Amino acid sequence: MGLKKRLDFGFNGFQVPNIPRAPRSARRGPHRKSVKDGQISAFELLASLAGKLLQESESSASSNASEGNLQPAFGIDVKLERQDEHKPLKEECLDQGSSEESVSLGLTSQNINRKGIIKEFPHADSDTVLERTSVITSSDSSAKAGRHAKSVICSSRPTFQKYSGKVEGDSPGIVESCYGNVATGIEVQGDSKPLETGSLKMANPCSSKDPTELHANYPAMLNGDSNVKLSLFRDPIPNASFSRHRNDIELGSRDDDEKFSRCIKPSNRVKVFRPPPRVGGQRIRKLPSSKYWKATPKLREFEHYRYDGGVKPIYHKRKTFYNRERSQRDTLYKRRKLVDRSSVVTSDGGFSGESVSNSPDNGDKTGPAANGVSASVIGHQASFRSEESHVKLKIKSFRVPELVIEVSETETVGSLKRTVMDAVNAILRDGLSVGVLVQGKKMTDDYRTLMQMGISSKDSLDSLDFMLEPSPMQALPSLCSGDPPSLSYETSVLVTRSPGTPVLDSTMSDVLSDLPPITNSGSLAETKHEPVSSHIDILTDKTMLESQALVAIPEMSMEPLAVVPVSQKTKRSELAQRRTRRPFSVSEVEALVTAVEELGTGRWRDVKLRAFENADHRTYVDLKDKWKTLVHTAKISPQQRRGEPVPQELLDRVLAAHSYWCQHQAKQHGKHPALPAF
DNA sequence: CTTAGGG
DNA sequence: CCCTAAG
Repeated sequence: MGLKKRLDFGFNGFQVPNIPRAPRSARRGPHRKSVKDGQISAFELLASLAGKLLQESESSASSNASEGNLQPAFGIDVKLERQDEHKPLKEECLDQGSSEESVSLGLTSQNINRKGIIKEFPHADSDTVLERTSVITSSDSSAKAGRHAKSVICSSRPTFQKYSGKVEGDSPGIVESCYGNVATGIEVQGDSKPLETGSLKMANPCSSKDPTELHANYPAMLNGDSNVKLSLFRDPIPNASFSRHRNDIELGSRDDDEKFSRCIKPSNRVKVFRPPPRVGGQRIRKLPSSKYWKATPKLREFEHYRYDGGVKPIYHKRKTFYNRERSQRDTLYKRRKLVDRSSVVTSDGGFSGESVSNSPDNGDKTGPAANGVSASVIGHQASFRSEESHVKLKIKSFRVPELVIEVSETETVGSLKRTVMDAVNAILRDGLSVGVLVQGKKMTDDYRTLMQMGISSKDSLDSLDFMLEPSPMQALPSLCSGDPPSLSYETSVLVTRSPGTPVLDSTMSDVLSDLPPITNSGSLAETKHEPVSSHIDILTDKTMLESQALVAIPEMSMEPLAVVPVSQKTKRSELAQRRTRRPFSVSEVEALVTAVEELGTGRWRDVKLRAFENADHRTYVDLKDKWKTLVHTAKISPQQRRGEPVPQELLDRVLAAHSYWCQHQAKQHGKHPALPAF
């Protein structure tokens, strides 16, 4: 009734044509596949480097971890061997001695420039600590899909061996991977000038590969050109207490959306999630030539009300809408899958590692090796300047935990490298926090000063360890109060471990999305596609004071940080990460109602296009669901309604439209769809 | 990919 | 919101 009336008044009987839709088959295109290849991975570089190093230092004393001082900051000991067919993989992992050949290699960030070109070989100076890792290749005839070669990378250190991770799958291999160099260095100094002495960087220009291997992909980590930096800063503070130190750990990517998408997208889809090109704020899209489109000339002229306030011609675009969101979600999905297949995990769910005390010669002094990648603190480097009460220490390296990788025997060396690289990236990017250990005991009191902890003397420094551990804050979304910004997943957010401390987001997207329509409609989308400056290391003093352990959440943090830790803690956030709830605003409801009045209840995609095109976080399913609830809401008494009250007027329209379209649905897609009454 | 519905 | 069967 009400609807009828509207029809009479609205646009003089302007009718929405009964738009025929192209047959699904016509809308569906074959899935193209593409292989984008040719990019060098860091590991390829490592490999080549390894070769040279092998030659150079083969004769030199067999490098031992304990002799790490002679090693580069980042290095792995690569061992290859043919595994006995029946020999359990685990054993292999533990059986370091059975290696037939080994290659030591190491890199520091200085060795390789961003383009992956080796600039200089690491010197065996006393500044570096070697991390040993072994790679064991074996064949496993019991593998389901034929023979598999297993490459196990694990630390040669005993403590490492309790952790095992694995990348497996029938067709493992990294579709797209990144290359990069990894080097870490953390230094805390008493200088009055904040000093960044080390950084862990990862440059991952992604390179896609075998299309069939997408599951071995680690979307989260595959930000092209990502940067991971670990650094500790210190502010000039008179009384030199650690609590005042500014510790920044930055793990993030600086990608723009394009790069990001390029990296995370499984390569069996050519689609590139690039923001639709725009002109004058409008995305440009080729109009399909289907009848569907041709049948809507009028509508094209028609300007529709959008919840976002934008008045724009409709039916100007189509599939691009969900791309961004989809890509994000796909990523999540893929990663879930990945995890489900036990891709790369550490057995204890942590970034297993060993905590090495700075005492160069006591390997047994390892503390809580079970909890994370640990850092080596170089004792002699840690000097204590008593007069200034400053504690100076240098973390030479963080150990890469054990990784177990399984790939097909037919896998290329390159893909193996990428697999490994991805595994490493996964660990490094997966949200880490730093733990401080004193004599093997984890220090959880972030407020106490070093002096109070009695770790200001050189002796005590010897027992000071750092370790990387899975971030307890991986459920980033929950940190974003209220309505998390739609951008947060591409934003680097620094948070502290202390509950209640401020969370700083580098974008104002949330604000934007809730701004009045006009601001929102065009600009938001635009904004979103800008390379978000993700390296925000703004931390309030308060934050600093409250925590020393900062967790850097990379762009993907909105999504579960998958792949590596499969511990209980992280698992939940990884697997279930629901989309953030975004209650519909009244304006959105109005837009929805209007659109449905026009289009009916069976064309949610069109509704989406018409009224929520710029609301990337609203999928047509969302709209459908919302309509469902609206109908329900309209039927119940106002007292039973919850949430932001929807104007009765709108609910009336909902009811009217609902009944109207229900009727017409019965009549085979009503011939003259209703019209909105603006 | 879209729809339609149940969870 | 999520998940899925269907188309």
